[in-house]
Amino acid sequence: MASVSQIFDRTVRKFETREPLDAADRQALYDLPFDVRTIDANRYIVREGDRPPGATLIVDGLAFRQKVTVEGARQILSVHIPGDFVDLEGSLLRFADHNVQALTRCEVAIVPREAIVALIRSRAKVAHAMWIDTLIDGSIYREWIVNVGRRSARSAMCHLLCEFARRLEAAGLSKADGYELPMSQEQLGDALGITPVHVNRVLRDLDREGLISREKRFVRVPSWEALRKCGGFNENYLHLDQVAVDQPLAARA
Amino acid sequence: MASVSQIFDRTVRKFETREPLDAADRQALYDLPFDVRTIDANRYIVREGDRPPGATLIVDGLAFRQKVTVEGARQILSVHIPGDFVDLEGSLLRFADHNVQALTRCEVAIVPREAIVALIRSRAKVAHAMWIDTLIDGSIYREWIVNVGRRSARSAMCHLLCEFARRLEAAGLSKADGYELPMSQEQLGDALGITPVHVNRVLRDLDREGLISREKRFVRVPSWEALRKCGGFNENYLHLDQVAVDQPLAARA
DNA sequence: CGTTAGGTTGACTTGATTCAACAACAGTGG
DNA sequence: CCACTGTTGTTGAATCAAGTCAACCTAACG
Repeated sequence: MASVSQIFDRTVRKFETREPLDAADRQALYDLPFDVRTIDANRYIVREGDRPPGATLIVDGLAFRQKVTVEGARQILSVHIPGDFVDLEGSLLRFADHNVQALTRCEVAIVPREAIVALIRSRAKVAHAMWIDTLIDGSIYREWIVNVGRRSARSAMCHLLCEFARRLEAAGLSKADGYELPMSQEQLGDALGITPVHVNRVLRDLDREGLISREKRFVRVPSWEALRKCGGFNENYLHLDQVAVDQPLAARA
Repeated sequence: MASVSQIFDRTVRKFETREPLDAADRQALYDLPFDVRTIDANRYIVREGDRPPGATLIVDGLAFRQKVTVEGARQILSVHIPGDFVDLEGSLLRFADHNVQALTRCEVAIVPREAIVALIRSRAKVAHAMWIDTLIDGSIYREWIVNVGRRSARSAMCHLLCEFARRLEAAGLSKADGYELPMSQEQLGDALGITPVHVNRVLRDLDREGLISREKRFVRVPSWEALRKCGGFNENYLHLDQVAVDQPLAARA
């Protein structure tokens, strides 16, 4: 359970890597009104078609975006970690075009739409940092299109495992030799556009060949290099080192 | 060949549907310095890893984003029409994480990065409109993930045909009963994550069953309703009616 | 005219799905 | 404490959608 003062810590830290903020910007973020809520795993945070009353910030736990076809097949679109706003779309667009669900039990802070809109109107740097964030989200979506469109199930799985590892590591949530995979095989299938049965077989094969070794959902990776190669993983698209482009790099040291 | 004064017309019009601009905002857009260039079909506009010298605006013709896996398979990520900036990423992020290619012969206007950055810093409403635009791009990427991940080739093709139709129509570039499909079957395959041979068979079957009828690349659609149903197409994700959310709708009439 | 890019079709192969059974495990309640 | 229930994971056998390979056709173009 995060204390009240820590609610926006991760978000502020993330935004500062996008755009240098001044004290007033930081304060505006910390001054945002919010309502903390705990959401059980698998419960919906946002539903397609809804106009959510505010923007939801993940404080603790993981969430994912998802869309269901008319035939009933679910496709997971992205996974989000603490510090991420999961439905800015809801405050800036007319309605949500997809669903957001809690992946694990989540603690979220709901910020009223008016407060988000006011923040954006008054603090240009914060708005800019948020914009950069949506650009990076877009970049990750593009890579996922490649993953489901052009990689074999095996290769796509390795790519996904690399992405999670890298993002969890950047957020300080993983060990060096592996990590607790927070998804069921069915959810992995929905992220990769394959069936859960096939997920199982792919993981089994990767395990047999020594690319990973599993204990329950903990995935140990003997050679990141080998996994990276199998997935054709290049982390550039995550833009983990993103800093504002019109500031000299030296000024940020 | 668009005349100089028309270069930014489509962009201004599009942005105004995102956020009400005032005269100074419009003027700032029209005052942007630019360099017009003609680019042959298939030539690269932006290359992955590059830091482009400016943002590229499509004035005439079509372009597409694309990424190539280590195995050499190409995945098309999006298609862009006149009025779209195709590489804002290049001005706001550190480097391009994907390629942009001309789909048809294109006329583009290249706006120096410094001018784009200055525009964003000085005209908050323009920046906001651009941000909304990247949110909508994100929404389209999400739908494409669903398309390649969870729809059959047949259904994905119908969906893509509906999307093009709707976007071309919204931009005033198509007839009611069909349109000139601007892509080769190989490119369609790269957009759907399937082989060109399979594209051919899917199109043949759709034609035989009367869902479409083809003359060269012109696609006639006897029943949009039927095509829509086959693709599970719901245009919400295009956010074609997007207007600023903190403005009363009546104020825009 | 030859050359090239795009489109078309058939025969065969394969990666992934489907269906079905069962094992492991957590939570629940008697 | 154990039976009951639901969820997740595992495996085999049969099937299918899409890929591969290869031939050939057509139109555009220098």
